[in-house]
Amino acid sequence: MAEKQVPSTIKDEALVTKRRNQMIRGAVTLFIEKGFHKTTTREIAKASGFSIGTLYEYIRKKEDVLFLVCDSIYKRVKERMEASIDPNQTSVQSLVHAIRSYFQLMDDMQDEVLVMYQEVKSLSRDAQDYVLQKERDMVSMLEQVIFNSLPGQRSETQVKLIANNIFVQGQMWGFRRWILQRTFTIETYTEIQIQLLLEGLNSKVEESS
Amino acid sequence: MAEKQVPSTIKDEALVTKRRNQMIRGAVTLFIEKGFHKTTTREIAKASGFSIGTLYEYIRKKEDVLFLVCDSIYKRVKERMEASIDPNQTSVQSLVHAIRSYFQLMDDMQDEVLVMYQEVKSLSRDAQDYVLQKERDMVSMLEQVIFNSLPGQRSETQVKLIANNIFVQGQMWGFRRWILQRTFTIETYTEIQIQLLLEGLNSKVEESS
Amino acid sequence: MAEKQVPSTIKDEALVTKRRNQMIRGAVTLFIEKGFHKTTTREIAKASGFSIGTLYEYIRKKEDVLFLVCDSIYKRVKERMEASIDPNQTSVQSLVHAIRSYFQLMDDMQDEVLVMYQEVKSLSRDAQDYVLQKERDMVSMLEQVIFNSLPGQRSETQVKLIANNIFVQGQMWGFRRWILQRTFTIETYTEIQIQLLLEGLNSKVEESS
Amino acid sequence: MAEKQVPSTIKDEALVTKRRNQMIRGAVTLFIEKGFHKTTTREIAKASGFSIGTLYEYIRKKEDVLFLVCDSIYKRVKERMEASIDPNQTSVQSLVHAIRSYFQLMDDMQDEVLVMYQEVKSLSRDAQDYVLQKERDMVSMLEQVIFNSLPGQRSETQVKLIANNIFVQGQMWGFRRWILQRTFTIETYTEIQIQLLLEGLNSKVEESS
DNA sequence: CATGAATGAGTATTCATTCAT
DNA sequence: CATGAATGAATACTCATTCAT
Repeated sequence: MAEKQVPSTIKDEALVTKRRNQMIRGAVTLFIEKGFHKTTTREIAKASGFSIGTLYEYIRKKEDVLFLVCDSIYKRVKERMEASIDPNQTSVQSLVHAIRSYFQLMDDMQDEVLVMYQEVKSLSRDAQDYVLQKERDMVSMLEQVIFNSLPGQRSETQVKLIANNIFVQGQMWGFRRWILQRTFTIETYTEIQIQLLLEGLNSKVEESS
Repeated sequence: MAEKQVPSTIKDEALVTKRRNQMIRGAVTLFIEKGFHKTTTREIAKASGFSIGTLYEYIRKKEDVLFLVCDSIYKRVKERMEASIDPNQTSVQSLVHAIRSYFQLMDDMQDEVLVMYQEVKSLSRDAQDYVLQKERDMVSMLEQVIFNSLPGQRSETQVKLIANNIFVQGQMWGFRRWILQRTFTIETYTEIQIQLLLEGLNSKVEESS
Repeated sequence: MAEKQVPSTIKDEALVTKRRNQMIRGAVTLFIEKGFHKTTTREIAKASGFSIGTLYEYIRKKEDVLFLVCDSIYKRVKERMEASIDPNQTSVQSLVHAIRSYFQLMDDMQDEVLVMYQEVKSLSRDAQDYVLQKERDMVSMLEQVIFNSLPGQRSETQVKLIANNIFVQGQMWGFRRWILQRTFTIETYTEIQIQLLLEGLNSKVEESS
Repeated sequence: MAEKQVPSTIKDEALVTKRRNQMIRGAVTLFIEKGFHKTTTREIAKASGFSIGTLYEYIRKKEDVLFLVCDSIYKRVKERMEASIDPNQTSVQSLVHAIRSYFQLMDDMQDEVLVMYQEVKSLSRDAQDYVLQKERDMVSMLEQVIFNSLPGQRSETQVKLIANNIFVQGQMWGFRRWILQRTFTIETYTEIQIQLLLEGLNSKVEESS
């Protein structure tokens, strides 16, 4: 899929995959440290373990590296979400389970998610659309779980908003780490968010204590 | 405050303020359009209505413009929040009122908030700290309102998290506009968020309908 | 005219002219030595007496330098041709005079003409059209002189061809110097060409001796 | 001959010749389209039908391709000139015949001649000397014909110049096509040139009509 | 013999910043 | 105070050439 969008002059497809993985690994670290714009292509090449010339055998433009990084992040997130979500479950417990897995995932991939968050705007319009579609897909997965877990109780728009809230709260753990991770661990963060989500503020004091 | 951090060679303080306002106005538009990195100092000068030489009489480095923009945004946000929040109120209604005002504010300042969100990382460590402190202050204001509205019912950490949730949900309206503003208006978005916040998912269907 | 085609960021027009003349002088020498492609922009800047940054204040692309050079050559050639040709004369002598002046000019500007000859194809289509038009204009001047000098005796196509022959013979003196300048001086070259032109091969031996 | 100047690592001489012919065919087209400098070695390899690695088995440097192309062009021109010229003829008619054949040849090989014209300067000094010598040889052939056709009537320098004129007029048909081929066909061009050559401008009107 | 992946020197171009006027 | 010409470090990208397989 991504290979369709970022052509390479190298014919050996296995090699392309291998080299691009090297690139992505190297680039993420750099993008986290200094951001996309302040990272030079030479640095990316070096961090990837090959020369600048070789780098350009596997991409056309610097932006392609960013695209590859974003694409790879979404791929990994999606895989893990699909592995941890059972769309046939209908209990509230399955929603809670999904949230726990997703928050844990966001904790594991904090850096990557942060990078993506801050740099998508550097992608071309087309690439942005492609990436945002992936995000929509993932929000849809959450919507599905919510819908299954609360059969008939919520309107479509409510479900949409809840899915968005959960999605952003997961990301927020990473991109607002400077404020949240002073007060919470990923576990306390997760449990309190779940509690607030389920009970709301109007629930009695007894329930929430 | 900001003037302390960004020195100017010009003595006339009123003039400094005037010129900097011109700069901020011009720069925000450009940053929204093309981002900080892709905006040149010459473009900023032109959009501000003076020459590149004059621009550098009022700042030291390009980054200063970004700082000035961020600072000005926070100043405006803070002013409006302070105007709309009465810290002595203790009813849930006052929390609801605060949320409504804040979300409306976020709707009005979508572009500015988006810019700030995506570009803070381009500031120096010091400037970032300064700006993030402002953000902490604003979250604190929300915490205060929540605390006053729900006396004794919520733990400190819960209050902190709720404040963060509300704060981010406000920003989310702007930076996830591509997905949210298809489904919601700022009014429906506001009301459903408030409802979800207060009642939670476990509330009976009757209550939520 | 050329200024319309090659915009500069510098406002002071007199300065633009001055700097561009420096550029042209420096560039011609380099182009003669190594050709357009093998000359770097840094070399051009250095030969012009200013920095690479300054160079780019007066042009947009490297190709612009070539255009400026070509344009300046034609301007100078045209000026000298106009000064030495009297379009009201109707004798063969005036044609002979025009040829002599033109060949002398081609001798003086050998290097420049050679450069232009070899590098026009490096210009963009538009620039090429512009330059070739100038060349057409100059051939037309020759046509006019021929037409006036031989009233009623030659068809339009013949005149056209004669003008082209003379024009190319002038240039040939420069771009085939490696073969011609072993055998001829510009004076002998000129006189023999004129003789051949006027008398043709079929003239009797007595006439040509 | 050319093989002496461009060594190959391949032993099989027949194969070397075959591959180089493939190369020349591919390269000429590319050089015509985009010029030598803007044509990459990869493109040449592709157009030749083999890989970049293979290309470099048959040449040492990119310049060698250009040399091979030039050499092949001259070889073909020379062959055709020798086939159409009979050095034993002594009439003016044989000169006219030679000119007609040569102009026709230049019409057939317009593109190749144009390429050579514009790119010889990209060859090394040595290669240029080699190529220019070929050109001298061809001019000599013309000199010979002229000399035989006009026994005793013209001085050596005159003959030299006439040969040069004819030679350049042939090439001019190709490299000034943009101006000439609007007005002339190769046939009218040829006949008028011959007429002008033989009769000169001073011939009476009656003669030229 | 043929292949194509790897290399890195080389180059055009941009842009923040300075400073003389 | 204001201007804008000058600067040159920095950077993305290309492409001839090599060499292991």
